[in-house]
Amino acid sequence: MPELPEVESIKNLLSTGGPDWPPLVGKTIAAAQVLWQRTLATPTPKQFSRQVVGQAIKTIERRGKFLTLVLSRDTLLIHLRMSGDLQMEPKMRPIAPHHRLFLELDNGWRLALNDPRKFGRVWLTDQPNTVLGKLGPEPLDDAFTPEALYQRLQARHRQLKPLLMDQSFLAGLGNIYTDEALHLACLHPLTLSNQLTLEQTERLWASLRAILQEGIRLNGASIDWVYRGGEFQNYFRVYQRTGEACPTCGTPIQRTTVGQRGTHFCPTCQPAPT
DNA sequence: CACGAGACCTGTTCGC
DNA sequence: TGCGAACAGGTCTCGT
Repeated sequence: MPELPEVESIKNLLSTGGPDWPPLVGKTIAAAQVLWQRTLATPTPKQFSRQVVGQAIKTIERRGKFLTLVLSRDTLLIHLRMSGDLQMEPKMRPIAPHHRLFLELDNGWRLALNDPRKFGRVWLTDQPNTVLGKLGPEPLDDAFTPEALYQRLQARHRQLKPLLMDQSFLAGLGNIYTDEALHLACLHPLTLSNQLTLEQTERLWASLRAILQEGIRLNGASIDWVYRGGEFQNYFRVYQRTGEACPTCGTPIQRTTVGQRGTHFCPTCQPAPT
């Protein structure tokens, strides 16, 4: 499900609390349970409970699509993958069918990872860099400049869309925001990375940041039954708009497959590379 | 190195 | 109505 803007929205929601639930930061973990073993990447479920209980949640951060809960001693890393969601609920509520792991807090609330497809993963470690270390730059960081992007693009010989979705190239983009950014930048998803001019790179850089910022401002995108509260789905330019008019030129949006992912683009605004 | 296919999973939607 | 196929916001591993 979630890409950078959705994870950022969940982070904000959890750290400040919402209308119906208290903030997570400052609470202490009183109990933990793993309901689907493979959800836990490390350590073993038994170790996990023993190790996590008693630790306080100091801060919540985001790196790429990872949520990082900084605890008293360790770091809890959460990746929601395709269908994961985090929910705060009273600890007396019955365990929902798709809950895979939960933490009980010392205030009567429970943080649950709900994940129908079971792809989500959780790590408890005192060395978060072993998991996060391979990630590429944060697209919204000051350090991520058009020149930095140009250098990275030129160093590779790859199709633009799969490269942008490669988390070691750039952290946080997924299928939606990549399609949206490429459309805004007027670049075809199959363009080869080292064929971009500096000017095209600047346009791509600005588009990536604009689309991600818009996504965050709208609290992410809510599609289907997974993750609620976002509004960005109402502003998609091309994603899931096959056959509809391009917002720029009116040409029907086309859908194709690139790197085994559904890909949406405007054949007029985003001409195929030669 | 670059790329495609298959795996991991369940649920929804589409076409016949 | 029923049923199988296709598809879904992600990532890993393997083979070419």
